[in-house]
Amino acid sequence: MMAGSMSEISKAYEPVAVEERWYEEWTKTGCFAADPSSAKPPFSIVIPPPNVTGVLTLGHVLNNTLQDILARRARQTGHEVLWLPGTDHAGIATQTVVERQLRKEEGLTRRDLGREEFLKRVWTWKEKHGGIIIKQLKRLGCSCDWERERFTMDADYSRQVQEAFVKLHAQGLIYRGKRMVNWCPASQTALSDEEVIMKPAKGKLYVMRYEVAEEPGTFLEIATTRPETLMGDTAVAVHPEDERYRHLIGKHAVRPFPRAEIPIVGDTHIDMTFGTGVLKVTPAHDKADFEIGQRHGLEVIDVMNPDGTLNELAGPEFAGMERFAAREAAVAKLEELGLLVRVEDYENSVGYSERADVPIEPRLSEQWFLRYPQVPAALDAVVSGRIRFVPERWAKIYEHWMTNIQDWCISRQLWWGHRIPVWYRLDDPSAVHVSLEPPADAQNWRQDEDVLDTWFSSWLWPFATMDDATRRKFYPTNDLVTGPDIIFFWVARMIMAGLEFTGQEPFRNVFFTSIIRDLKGRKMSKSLGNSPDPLDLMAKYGADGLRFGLMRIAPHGQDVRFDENQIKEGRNFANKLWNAARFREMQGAPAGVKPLAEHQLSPYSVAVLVAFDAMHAAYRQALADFHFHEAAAVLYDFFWNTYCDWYVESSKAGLAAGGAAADGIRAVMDHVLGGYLRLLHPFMPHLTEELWARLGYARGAGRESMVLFASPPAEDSLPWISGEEKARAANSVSAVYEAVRAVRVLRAEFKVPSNEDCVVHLVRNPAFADLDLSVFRSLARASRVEEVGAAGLSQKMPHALAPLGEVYLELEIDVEAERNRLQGEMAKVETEILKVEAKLADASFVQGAPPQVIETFQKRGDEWRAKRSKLAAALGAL
RNA sequence: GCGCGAUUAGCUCAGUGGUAGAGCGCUUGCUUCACACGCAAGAAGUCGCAGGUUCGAACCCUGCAUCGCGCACCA
Repeated sequence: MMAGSMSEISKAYEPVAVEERWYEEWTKTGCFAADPSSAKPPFSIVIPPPNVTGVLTLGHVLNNTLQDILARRARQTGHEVLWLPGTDHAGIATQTVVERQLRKEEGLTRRDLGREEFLKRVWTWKEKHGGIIIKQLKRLGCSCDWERERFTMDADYSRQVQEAFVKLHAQGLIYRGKRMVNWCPASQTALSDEEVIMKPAKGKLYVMRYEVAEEPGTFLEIATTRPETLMGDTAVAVHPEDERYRHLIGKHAVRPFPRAEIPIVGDTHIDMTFGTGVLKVTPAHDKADFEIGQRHGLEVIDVMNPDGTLNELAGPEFAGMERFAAREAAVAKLEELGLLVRVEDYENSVGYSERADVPIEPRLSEQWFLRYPQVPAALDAVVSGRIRFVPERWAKIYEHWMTNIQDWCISRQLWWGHRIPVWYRLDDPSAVHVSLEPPADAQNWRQDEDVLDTWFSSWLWPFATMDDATRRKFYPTNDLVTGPDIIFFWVARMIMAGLEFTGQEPFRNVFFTSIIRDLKGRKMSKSLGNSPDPLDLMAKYGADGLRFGLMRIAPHGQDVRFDENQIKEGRNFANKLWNAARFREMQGAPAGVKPLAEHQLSPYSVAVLVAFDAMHAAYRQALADFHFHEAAAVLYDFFWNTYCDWYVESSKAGLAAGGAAADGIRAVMDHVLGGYLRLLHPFMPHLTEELWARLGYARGAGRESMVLFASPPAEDSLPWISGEEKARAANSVSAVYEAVRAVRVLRAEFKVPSNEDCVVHLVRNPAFADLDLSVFRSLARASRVEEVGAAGLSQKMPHALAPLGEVYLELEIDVEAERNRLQGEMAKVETEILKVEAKLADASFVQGAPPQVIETFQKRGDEWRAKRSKLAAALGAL
């Protein structure tokens, strides 16, 4: 389908309408649907499910563009592709959003509503606002099979989550216990270790003193960062071999408030060199202290409420006080009692809740824990390379984590999530029923109030999203694309779950994306306001422009510095392609069905096809290595530079002349454009589909006519032409292009404006005696080219040397200016000659370097000397 | 504290031992019949620092500095 009239096509590409139109066409015709009964080899990716509360960020754009590239490329290479989309219920995040809305609009808390009613509200919210991000992914062009969209709280999915729980419980891997956990006072739930972020904090180290009960007047100096917990102290510990204190072990110290005598114990955990070497032991509020407490059978006094305020055990004056206010109050009281020795500035790290961004509180509570299954096998899968991490270095981080793995606290004191399938008998809480179904006499039982960590559902994602037929075809999946920030949260756990529940590793390759930062290197965040809205960017530059721009700046394995200018370049590139296609359209219908081999091909045509093949090879390699930005770079370079700037420009004369030569050029352009659109399609899907149709490559109807399903071009565009002949063509072409460049430099230097023609004289190098010069003339914007023997030249014309020969502009010049210019050139040449000669005169170089290197230097020297003699001749003639 | 990565032009990044590269930005010229979201030319770099290996180092080795990430944290 060749567009009839060119004037209808706008000069600048306007992406938005085109993108919407093609996306609709693809989805309407079921292009993204995965067929489990297909005979084609499978290729599958599961999307990292975004939070159902989420909105599209640049991170999502990067991540999903990469997945889309993989999926689209796989479709073109003949695979049956499943890209499975969905969203995550995101327990804390979603519950918080709905609670906030409830408080704002109705002044109610979730407890006011009650569990059942509150959950109804969350579902309502989810139906109404959830999944905005899905629409946004569609805008980006993601080729997911949307019919298969899953949600981690779908009935079927939820059942599999509970099955996993029941199974692991039956194996004894899930257990319940009272343990020290990370408690978030804001969300009022336990968290896993991974949900705690260590942040450096500038705090104070308070040094106080406790009197030794048995030796009145003797005081122990104790350093602490958390004086507000001293009411929970149940011992003071020193190192058993510490000469300063060992005699005190077994005696007692006086805790000032609430006043009590607490034992002095010896424990090897104490670092004698830190602070005063004396530690106050608060088993209820510190993990290490808890362990010391266990070893010495100490009392555990929890002085805090779940919300982070102090309770009555802290004493009446502190009860109800917020923990940081209590810190100041405790310090004030110590001072009043004369027990505060000094306060020092102190830097350490404090754990923060990832979601709520408040300091977490170590807290003793009854929780469910998982002893991870399949740890050795999951470790081996990555270490052995059966699962390939890209970039590789993440494998080390994974290995380190897997070898230091701790049990996972999987229960959360939330309402939104998968409720733990455990019931306790009312009259005998030690009777426990763990099952998918409630007990028969349900009225006598009470279900566990807690829900499971969101990641306890996401770790099943690669297979729990698939029915049996789909699993048979598409599981295990091929590639996973995700951020390195969730390597432990998600990737590691999926590997273990895959091995445990399916007996297979859930994916083959894991590509870790870059983290996107702003130009100052800061992470993108809402609060900093440095996070551009991808939808705005798509409105301005098109989805394709955004995708391509981002691909070009996302280096392999490093952070991306985001710069909107780069996205603009993506749009500019789309426009370049659009206009190159317009140019081709203006040259008339395709050269017919005649194969390329039967056309008359100029050296320029051969050279551009050789370059195309080289680009294609580099592209294949780059994608095989997951070097997406490199693939984007070779695509960009070839098209803008090789094809547009040189080939198209070099072809204009031939096209204007018409005839067989013009037919050949059109055939070559059709070959290159057709191949190029196919290779670019995964990166810029909408525009390539549009041009594929416009330029008439779409043969037939429906899916099979689309570039979406078009096979990649042949690896060798010119199999009937020998390597030698190709090299000869490339050589001639570069000789001409070099000469063109020389003319352009002279023109610029002698201020011949681009719009002014001039006459070029050429003393041709006999090696290129057969070469037609019309292309040279046209690219050099010469009104004519005169070939002359060296004798006929005026040395007063500006000239330069090129492989094609010596080029002269027919131009009257100032002799002085020309002498200066030539002398400048000469100086450069002399420097180069000196460099090379010094090298060749260096005995150690001549003895040590391999012969071919020496040869190279000798050749280089000869070339410079030849240049020097020509320059000298020119100078002499002036 | 331990480990990993980075450091090349004003900016974003290529560059696996042999003449320092690209795009953007900048300067200059150009409305040339695909494209000013364009074309052409140019200026611009002690390749973080210090040693070492080598005939030769941006590249390999060692140390240091700075930035980032991960892990562990001594109260």
